[in-house]
Amino acid sequence: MPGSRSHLPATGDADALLRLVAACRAPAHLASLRAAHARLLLLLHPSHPSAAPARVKLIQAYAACSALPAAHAVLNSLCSPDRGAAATICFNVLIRALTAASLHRDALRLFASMRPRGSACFPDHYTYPLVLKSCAASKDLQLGLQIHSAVAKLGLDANRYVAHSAISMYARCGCPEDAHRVFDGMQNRDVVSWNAMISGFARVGLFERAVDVFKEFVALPYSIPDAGTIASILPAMGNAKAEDIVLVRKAFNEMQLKELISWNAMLAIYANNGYHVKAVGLFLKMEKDGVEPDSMTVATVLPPCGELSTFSAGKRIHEIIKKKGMLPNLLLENALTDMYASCGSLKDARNVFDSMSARDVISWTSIISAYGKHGHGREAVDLFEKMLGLGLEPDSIAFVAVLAACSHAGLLDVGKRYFDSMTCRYHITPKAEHYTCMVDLLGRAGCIGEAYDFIMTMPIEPNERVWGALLQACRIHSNMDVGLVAADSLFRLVPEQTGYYVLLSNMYARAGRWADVTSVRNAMANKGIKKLPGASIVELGDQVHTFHIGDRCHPQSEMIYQKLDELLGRIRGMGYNPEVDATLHDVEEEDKERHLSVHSEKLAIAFLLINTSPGTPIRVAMNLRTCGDCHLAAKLISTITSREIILKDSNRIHHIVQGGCSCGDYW
DNA sequence: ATAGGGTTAG
Repeated sequence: MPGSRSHLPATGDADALLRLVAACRAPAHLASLRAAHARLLLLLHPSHPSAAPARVKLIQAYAACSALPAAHAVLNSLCSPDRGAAATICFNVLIRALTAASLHRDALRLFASMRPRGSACFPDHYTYPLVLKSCAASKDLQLGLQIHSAVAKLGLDANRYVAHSAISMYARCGCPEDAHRVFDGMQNRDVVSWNAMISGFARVGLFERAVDVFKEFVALPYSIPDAGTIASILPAMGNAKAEDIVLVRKAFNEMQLKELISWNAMLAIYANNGYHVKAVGLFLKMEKDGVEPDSMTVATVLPPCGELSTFSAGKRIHEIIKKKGMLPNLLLENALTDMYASCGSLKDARNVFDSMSARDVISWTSIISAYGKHGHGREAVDLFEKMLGLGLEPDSIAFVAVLAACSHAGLLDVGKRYFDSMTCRYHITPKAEHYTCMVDLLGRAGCIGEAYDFIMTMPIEPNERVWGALLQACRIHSNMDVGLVAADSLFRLVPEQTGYYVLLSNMYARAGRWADVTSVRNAMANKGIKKLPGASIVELGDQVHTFHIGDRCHPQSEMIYQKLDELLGRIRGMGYNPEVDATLHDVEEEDKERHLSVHSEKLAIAFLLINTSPGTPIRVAMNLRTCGDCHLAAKLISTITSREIILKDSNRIHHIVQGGCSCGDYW
């Protein structure tokens, strides 16, 4: 009978249409979605059992196609107040679509509109987690409290999903203790309960408590941390204890299913704590295990590549980024610019920067600091001016970059002007980094007195880097009087920081203050654990090699020392005399020289000379400032071997070609 | 047919 066909719809057709609807996930599919929607209206009578699920699918599809008004329209077509449960689901789905699009205010508005609609449409245990999350995202504690008390009245607070979103809401609204109360009151906790609590403490800065909860969790007999656990603890691991990082790594290792986010979080923990070798190593392991990186992975691992100057790894990551079609992506392009600059390839950094379709202050800061680190202060200043010309507002870090560029290139007046404009014109309160740049700039330009006065008039307490910059300047300009003041301040301020040890003890030794020399030594012996050992790092193939002073543990040790002997012998004939002054006073003259000759930079250079073919540039990354002796030796070695040597130290990059360094020996 | 925790650049 022809007339009855429309009342007995062919469910097969409807199913096919619903599959089509579900496949519409992008704005480009909107036309077919509308067509399918129209057909469905003809096919499915509102009372048909498939009509409710169809509505849900339509709302989801319209939301996925960024057609939120259409999704709303589907919801509004639900007018009869008697289909309570089905209506609630539709509301839930649309609220979910809104939260997914970060439209939290809209989600909360829609939630508020549920009640007057009709007695049968109640928010349920699916709705509350969504709206509590929106409260958290919009930091609406008032509404969050209201909703949580409504939840309690309904007895829904026993639901884990609800409890977890309540924990998160309280923490993100600045009430971590209330979050903890909810967590404490939970009868049955699962891994997400713990994650919610860890993250709750971590994201409000209660790092120790976050770590304590993490430890308590992993110590439970049958706990199984997941990717969310690693990601939750991440913000609390900014300045983490080594043993805590080991604990996190252990949890990571024991995870049977390593989701991408856990790799990314583990990488970030290494990267944020200066474990650059481990970060790059973990990335290499990802590649080996066939884990496909995403843009977060590469954004996280590029800075460690820069730190280590692992140019090949960095270039390979750039290839991955291009191959996966991740560009254009401002974040990644900024990270790439910085990585290349940090690896000593100003050309590649500039290429990335030039190829960008949009640039923000971070992009400009990256390229300015790139030129600055290479000693090209003029270019850095020109780029800074160009940025200003484009109407971009420099921030605190942009000023650090340009001030550092001025100090690296000795642009005294320009630097002073920028410092003044930062405070007067841009109303940026200078921080310790800015003061350090200025002291460095003044001091190394020879204005020691002015640098000292500058410190004295600083509105904030000068830290060890500020005094350290002054001490450096005093060493360069042999200013004993101010140097001793700086040394005293440093020793008082950070007796445990042995990075300044050599500078300090030299200053005291030159002044004949042997008792103070002894104090420095003792302080170091007592608290010597904090000593940052000088290390030089090089990349060979996909391996990272680390060298320490006098290191003999490398398998090629024998050859390296032979090569070094040969090199030092040859450059000695060219006027190289070990600068004994840079080392400790009470070591025998001959020992001093031997000490200098086995500095990690020299070992690293010899190692690469042995293992790379002629003409290959030598890249070495060092975690301290390189000493004058190594700098001179590197220049001469570059001449006799005809190799480019790119030596990055903790402060800047030395690009050495045929005996000349880009720093112009001003460093 | 729907819900919780969680990552990236100077």
